[in-house]
Amino acid sequence: MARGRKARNTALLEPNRREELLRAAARLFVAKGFDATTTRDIADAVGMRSGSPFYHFRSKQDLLKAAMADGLETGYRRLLAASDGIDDAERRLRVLIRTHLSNLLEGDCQTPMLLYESRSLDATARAEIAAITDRYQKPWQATLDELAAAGKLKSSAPPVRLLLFGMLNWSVQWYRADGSLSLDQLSDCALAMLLAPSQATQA
Amino acid sequence: MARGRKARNTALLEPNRREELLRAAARLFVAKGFDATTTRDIADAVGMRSGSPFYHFRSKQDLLKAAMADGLETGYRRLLAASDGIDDAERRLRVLIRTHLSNLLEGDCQTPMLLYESRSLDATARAEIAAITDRYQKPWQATLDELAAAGKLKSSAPPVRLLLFGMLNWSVQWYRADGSLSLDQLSDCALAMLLAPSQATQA
DNA sequence: TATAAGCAAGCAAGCGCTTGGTTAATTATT
DNA sequence: AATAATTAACCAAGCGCTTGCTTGCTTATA
Repeated sequence: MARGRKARNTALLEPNRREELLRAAARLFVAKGFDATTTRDIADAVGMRSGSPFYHFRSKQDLLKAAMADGLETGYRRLLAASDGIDDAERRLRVLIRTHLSNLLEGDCQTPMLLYESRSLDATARAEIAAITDRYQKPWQATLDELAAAGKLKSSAPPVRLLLFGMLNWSVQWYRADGSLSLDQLSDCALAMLLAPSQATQA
Repeated sequence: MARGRKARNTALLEPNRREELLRAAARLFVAKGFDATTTRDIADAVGMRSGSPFYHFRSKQDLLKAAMADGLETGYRRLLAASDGIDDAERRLRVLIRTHLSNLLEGDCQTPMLLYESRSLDATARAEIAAITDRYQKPWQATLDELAAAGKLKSSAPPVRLLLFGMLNWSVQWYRADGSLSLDQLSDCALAMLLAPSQATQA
């Protein structure tokens, strides 16, 4: 007896089912965690049967890796596009922060938080992802170095960058878009914590 | 045929198997995540058979809740013990930071990071844990308020505290005890990011 | 006719948890 | 003091379910 299916699948007219899978998987992995998300959840989210995602991806772990790489890639491009051509290091840092917060908290996949699921990857996949995140951090370190050279920052040693990322990334744990704090305000607040000395120093 | 067991279990002479279970569970939950940790893993870690932990705890989730509550409790006591009686707010903040980092990175359970597994709790358990973490944050907010009142901090609005916690908590992701950075140095670095203005202001 | 995309069905392994019994220590009773 | 009853702490076995993934087939497009 036919299970009541709707109309007919538009199938190939909706061409990029693979990317739909990626986005749905990313969303679910962030929301419930990798282990708590079943491949059936993912299939359901895009209207497939439980085994079908394995036509597009070799394994569940492969799906995680692809979702990470994909999300980080677009986040990286947004970061470059937003910060490119800004000469003033202080203004550029603000844009980096604002764009990173947007990567984290806007859109519907919170890609950077997928990194928290890295432990579910095997060693080689983890190394691939690590390479991408390293690249993501390069513009940050360069800007911090510039600010330190200009005396607007006491130090640009690695821990400073790592603490900065911590500040921003942790916001996923508490920030709510429907609260009273805007992302612009949060960006300013974070920037002030880093650069507050500049005002006093230059006075 | 008897599986080769060793000697005889000292049983009741080793009295606190429940706490052994708690500590082992906490360690495993932090290392592999709640979902990726099986109750068999936990039983193995303390030399029990797979069903025996359920004599001490009603469910796996119950184990998580107890491990969280237990770990946060001792962390909170350490925090109070270390900071109590320090009148100077700046010095007290440094002690809070240093002790929190120790809670996070020293010892073998990294309790505060268990909070990341809160999503595996049901609503009522999560509320219980939230109450404990709220209490944990009280001394911080009070100290930040003091510093703001003394002009050593631009603002002590809630986001400042949350960003500070982000800075510190995220260190679990990258700090390695065998690296070149000591926890004292890290504490100073974090404190400097918060209070750097004070030096310039007072100059 | 060939291929891309998916479904229907299900397998083997692993999961949280239960059940019924066993043993050593403790307490109560004679 | 000796014996019986009770309890705390586990083990051995396994149940029912879910999991990631596979296989063989169907359908729509090229």
